[in-house]
Formats: sequence, C-alpha cells, structure tokens
Amino acid sequence: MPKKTPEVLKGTLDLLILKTLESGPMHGYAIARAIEDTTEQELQIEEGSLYPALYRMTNRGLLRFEWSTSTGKRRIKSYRITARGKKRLKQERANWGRFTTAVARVLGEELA
Amino acid sequence: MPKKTPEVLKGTLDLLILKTLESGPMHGYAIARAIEDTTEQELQIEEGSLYPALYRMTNRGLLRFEWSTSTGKRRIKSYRITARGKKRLKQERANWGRFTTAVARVLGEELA
DNA sequence: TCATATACCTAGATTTTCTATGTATAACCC
DNA sequence: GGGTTATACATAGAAAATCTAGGTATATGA
Repeated sequence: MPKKTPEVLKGTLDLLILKTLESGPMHGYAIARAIEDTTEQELQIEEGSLYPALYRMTNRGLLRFEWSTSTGKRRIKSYRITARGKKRLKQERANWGRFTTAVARVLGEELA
Repeated sequence: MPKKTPEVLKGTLDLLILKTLESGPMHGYAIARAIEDTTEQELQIEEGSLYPALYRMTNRGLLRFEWSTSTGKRRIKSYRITARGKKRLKQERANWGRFTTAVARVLGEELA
C-alpha cells in the first residue's frame, strides 16, 4: 500500500483547534469534524493526532474540559479555550502569518 | 533558557531547498544563506537540519552533487536539482498551496 | 597570530503525527 | 430484533523531521 505522507498537519493542529474553540465549547470529535467541514475535507484530523493534542493542550493550560452527560449515559468531554489559550492563539496565528509570508518569498510569490 | 519552539520549518525544508536550487547549482552552506537572505532571517536554517535534508533528498534522487575543488584544496559539495526533483518541487508547491489555503479557511481568512 | 566566517558532518533527543488498535453507546434500517 | 454504521473516547508504538550540541578543517581579515 502506498505510504501516505506523514505529518500532513505540519504542527498547525494546535492552532486549528484553538481557533475552532474560539467560537465556543465543543467536544473533541466535533472539533475534528468542524475542521474537516471548513476545509472541505482537505484537512483530515486523525483521532490518533486529535486526542493526544487535546491532552497536551489541556496539560499546558490552553484548554479546559468538563464531562457533560448531555443526553443519556454517554460521557462527553466538552472543551473550552482558556485565557492562556487565547493568548497562545494570537501568538501562533501571528507566527503562522510570518512563516507563510517567508515561505512565499522563497517561492517567489510576492504576496503580502 | 527559554525552550525554542521546535520544528519551525514545519516540513517545508525540502520545498525550500528544491526551489532554491531551481535557479542553478549551489553548495549546502550557500543554500542555507540564500534562504535566510531571501526571508530576511525570518527562516533560520540550522546545519543540523540542512545536511541531513540534503542527504536524504540525494538518496531519494531529488538532488545530485559533485565535489568541486573550486579554489584550493577545500572540498565543496555542489548540489543540483534532478528531473525527479523538479517534479517533486511542482508537487510540493501545489500541496503547500492547498494546505495553506485550507488553514486560512479555518482561520477565517478568505483569501484565495 | 588570533578570531571569525566558511563548509562539511553526525549522534541523540525532542516533538508531532500517524497507524492500528480497543471500548462503548447511539442511531438507523430492514 | 439484529446488524451496520456513526459517534466518542482512548492508547501504544512507529515514523519522520527538526533541533541541540557537539566535531573537523580551511580561508579570510584584522
């Protein structure tokens, strides 16, 4: 089977998650679906990438979660962005902008 | 000492090298300096990233090199892009474009 | 002569992402 | 009812790129 290119997200997963949570709390699975929908499936969020990311981001104080037993007995983890997370979002967004501008220069695309 | 964010290049180093070599052969150290100059030091190419990258790209047939004893006894490795490398450059460039467009959508920047 | 820039290289650590699992509930259809 | 699919969580281990931190040696300029 043809080996799929690894690390497609290139370190932007945290940024994508933070941005997605900016508009309100959401649970993990829904975050992944939201990103995929927004990008029309261009970005695929694998669960093996998603859950570890949510875990480490929570550990770093960028996210908080609470178990919400929404409908029945099912346990659902609802994540929200923290103040620290918002600050980080701002930073990472700026970094991303500078980075893509730099790459564009090398590629000869004098856009921004 | 504050821990520097790792993997700053986010998997674009190959793309940057290929593009830089598109305009003609160059040796490793010069490639790094060229990228740094073009981006006004926004992108720093560490030698510990550069040389392994050149090695694996050569292994994959994207680059060729020859030892050129330019001035004196000093051995300098001159790299050039191969046909396969040019093809790869085209692909990676397209991938990068689609990726950044997708990320921009999530970030709410309706650019392209 | 001494410091700095050029030019190459490598080992090992770090981090993120991916593959491949596993578990369990909910929803849908026949 | 039974079977399939979607939802929702999770983890272990592999894979890959990059970085840190060294090392060697020549060339240049003060």
